[in-house]
Amino acid sequence: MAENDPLVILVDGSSYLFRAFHALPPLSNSKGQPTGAVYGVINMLRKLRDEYQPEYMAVVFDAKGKTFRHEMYEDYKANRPQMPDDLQVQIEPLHKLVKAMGFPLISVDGVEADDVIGTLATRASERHLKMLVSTGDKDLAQLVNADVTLINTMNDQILDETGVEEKFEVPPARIIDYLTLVGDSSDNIPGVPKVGPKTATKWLKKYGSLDNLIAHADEISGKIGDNLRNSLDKLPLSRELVTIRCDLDLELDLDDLKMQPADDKVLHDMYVELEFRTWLDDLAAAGGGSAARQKVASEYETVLSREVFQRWLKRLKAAEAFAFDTETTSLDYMAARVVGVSFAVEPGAAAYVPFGHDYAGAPQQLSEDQVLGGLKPLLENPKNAKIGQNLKYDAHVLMNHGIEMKGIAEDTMLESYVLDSTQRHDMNSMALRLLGHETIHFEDIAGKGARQLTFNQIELEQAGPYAAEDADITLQIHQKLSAQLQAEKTLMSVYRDIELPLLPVLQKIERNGVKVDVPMLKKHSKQLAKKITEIEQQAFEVAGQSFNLASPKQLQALLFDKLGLKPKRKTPKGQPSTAEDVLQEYADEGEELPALILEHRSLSKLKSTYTDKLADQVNPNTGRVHTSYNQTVAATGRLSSTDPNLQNIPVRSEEGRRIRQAFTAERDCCLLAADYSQIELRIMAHLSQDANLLKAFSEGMDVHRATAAEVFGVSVDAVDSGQRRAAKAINFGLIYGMSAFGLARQLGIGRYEAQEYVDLYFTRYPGVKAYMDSTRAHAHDRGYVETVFGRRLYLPEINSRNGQRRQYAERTAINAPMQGTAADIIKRAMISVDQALTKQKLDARVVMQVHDELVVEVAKTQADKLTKLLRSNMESAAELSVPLLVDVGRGSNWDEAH
DNA sequence: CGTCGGTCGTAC
DNA sequence: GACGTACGACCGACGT
Repeated sequence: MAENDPLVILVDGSSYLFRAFHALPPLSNSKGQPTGAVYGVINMLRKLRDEYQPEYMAVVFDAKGKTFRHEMYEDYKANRPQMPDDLQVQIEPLHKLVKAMGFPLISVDGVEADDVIGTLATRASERHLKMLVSTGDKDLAQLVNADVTLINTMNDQILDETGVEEKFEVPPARIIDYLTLVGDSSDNIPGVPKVGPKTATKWLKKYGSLDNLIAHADEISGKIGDNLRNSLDKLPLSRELVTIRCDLDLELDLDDLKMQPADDKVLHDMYVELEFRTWLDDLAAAGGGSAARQKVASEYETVLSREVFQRWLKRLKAAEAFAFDTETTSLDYMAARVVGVSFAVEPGAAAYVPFGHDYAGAPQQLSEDQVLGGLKPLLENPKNAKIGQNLKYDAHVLMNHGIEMKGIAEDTMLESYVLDSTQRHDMNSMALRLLGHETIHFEDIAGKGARQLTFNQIELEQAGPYAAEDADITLQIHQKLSAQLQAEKTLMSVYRDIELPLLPVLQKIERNGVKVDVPMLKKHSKQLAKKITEIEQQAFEVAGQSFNLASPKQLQALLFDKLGLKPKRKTPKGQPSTAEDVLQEYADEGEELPALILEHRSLSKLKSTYTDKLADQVNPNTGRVHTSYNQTVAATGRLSSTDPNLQNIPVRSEEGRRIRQAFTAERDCCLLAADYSQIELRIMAHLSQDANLLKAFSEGMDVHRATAAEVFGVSVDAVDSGQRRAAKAINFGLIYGMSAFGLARQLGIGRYEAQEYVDLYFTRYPGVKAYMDSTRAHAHDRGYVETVFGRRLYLPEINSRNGQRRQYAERTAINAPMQGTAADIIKRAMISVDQALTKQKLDARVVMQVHDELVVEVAKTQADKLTKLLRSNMESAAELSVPLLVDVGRGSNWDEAH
């Protein structure tokens, strides 16, 4: 292809629309409007445009209604089902977007997209213009010639003349003959019965063309020959139907295919509407949308004078509630310093008050004392209601300046989480979703990577609008979300009675931190390092080469290619798995290397993730680690913990428990660990009301033993350890939406044996079966499931056409009510424990939460009293049909307290 | 040199 | 693929 030839790209929009709709997961925006097919097609168009940067590129769609083929053949496309509504409604927005992107959109009444493309392709090749036809439809292969090439942009397959020959084993000129013989069931075009691709190419190779084949039809033997001869009268019609028209009388010339400038305004509005966030960012990065932003920004105020600040203080004091936000030097809440504050009292009326910006040439600002001193009474007064986004963070950083924030009235992050935990709850996402507003991104003003500025280094011209917008948008988001919560009583109570009161409790726990014995961890690290090197040396000897034991890729090469081990399992990407249980099997079979790798993995995991990292994260001022609990990431209602994650500290292995030994208490204090016993199974008993399960718990039995007795048909006393182990696996599997396959793998038994266990389980616990069935039905019906306290989890994929996704959603539906109710219960317990501790003025502080466990540091002299307090508050956190049982352990460290 | 997806492993 | 929810380390490919 000569470099200077203009390239023309024609896109078969209709074929892509169908394909994107059926091939891609059914995406929709937060209003439930389906958007997946639009996304797929636009994505493809962007890809094509960016890769080829053509001067001429147009998108062709089928027109509505009948075409000349229908006139020719009344059954044309007769067996095609009506277009699904979810697809139908995506056509209009797609057309609008295509135009806004600057692509000429072509749609001609009475003919299909194929025929338009055929005609344009023919005209182009007459002028020897190079043309790329982008389609997912194989029929267009008949258009291919020296100038016309096909590309399937969904799988990047390119069909030029040789490509067509390779794929169909006939040249482009014979594709029509080929299609005539094979027919097309989706268009209801009859071919020759029983003739598929194989026979069609065989015949065409032998006879050269369809006409010649027809002339020699007598020569074909057997039933298939009869089929051919019986079809002879139908073939001309079929041929005409599959033939793409190349001679339409179109009033189009090359200029009509020329790319037009994009309409950024329309693109912006459409991307907002459809919630295509990344493309919106692209648009913003390319300079669009800044005009709209400027207008709002001008109404924001950057406060530099005492007079103006005093006026704002009065407004805040008089306001029923105000939105509030801090700007700081760090995301680490213990280290961060506040450099400015912003607030809003009504939509659009917001201000930023900087006091710590210290870049070269920064204007004179009010002092920290003036600003924070002035605000302190307001911030500490519970009667002045504050609205914020993640106020736990603001409360922390204010505490760094000696301010104890009270009156946390609303938190938009929590409101959004309670309304729909599967959405995103960061401010940018919410602004887009709820207000259709693209906010200024932190990265836009601070930069990113190594050159990212801290907030105090950002010029006020940029920092002011950004910070004020944060407060303004928070206020506006709250107004929307609050209205949504008003309409859902139980969700409102999850927000008001659980999440919001929990916020200050979590802040206290984080601030308390937990004492960690750094010298002990360091010692442990050294020992681990030594062992790891030893194992490495051994492994290199056995392997006869050195390699990276931590690289799954190198491991695969070594184990499967060099040593010739047989893969037992595949990873999701189709590679042979080197996961723990797989290596364990090889080790059990006597393979030396896998055993060494296993030991290496577990030791280096302990070292890098726990002993090394934890020691680093101890705050030098407090000698303690201060985690962050995220209240809005786990879709089920659980908390999560980061920096460091204190919810996955090892406990199962002896080596791992030594890490727990480094979690200690201050002098004259000890740790109490209070955990709920079998809380999820108890919730299952409550939810299902299964008689057998209720009985096991109300009689205080060992539930796994009781299950074993039921499933294996022996008396409770006769259950052996293997049976109990199997029953435990079944009980756990149950909570997670078990399949027989998973259970088989867990227990190392056969599928059928596992299935027998499952079947037996359900006959012995019919209530559990019924509950699971009704939960699934509820989920399919309403699109969500609920906890005992009314927390909701939406399952958008519960009715997915994709079986795998649907089954995944079904398992979540089973698991979420149990996991979520357990989360509700411990959150309620945390709130009441906190109140009790405050009221009784005990020398005790909660230092950790690990899903079903609270760890409290307490003066030794008050440990007995606290034990009772914990047990009573935790056990009474919910009234279920079965008692809640809490075990409380005590020790000088976390390991001992278990 | 940073980002990001894939894989693995720890907890409940 | 194959039992739920998380976080994070490491590798290696990729883009700047």
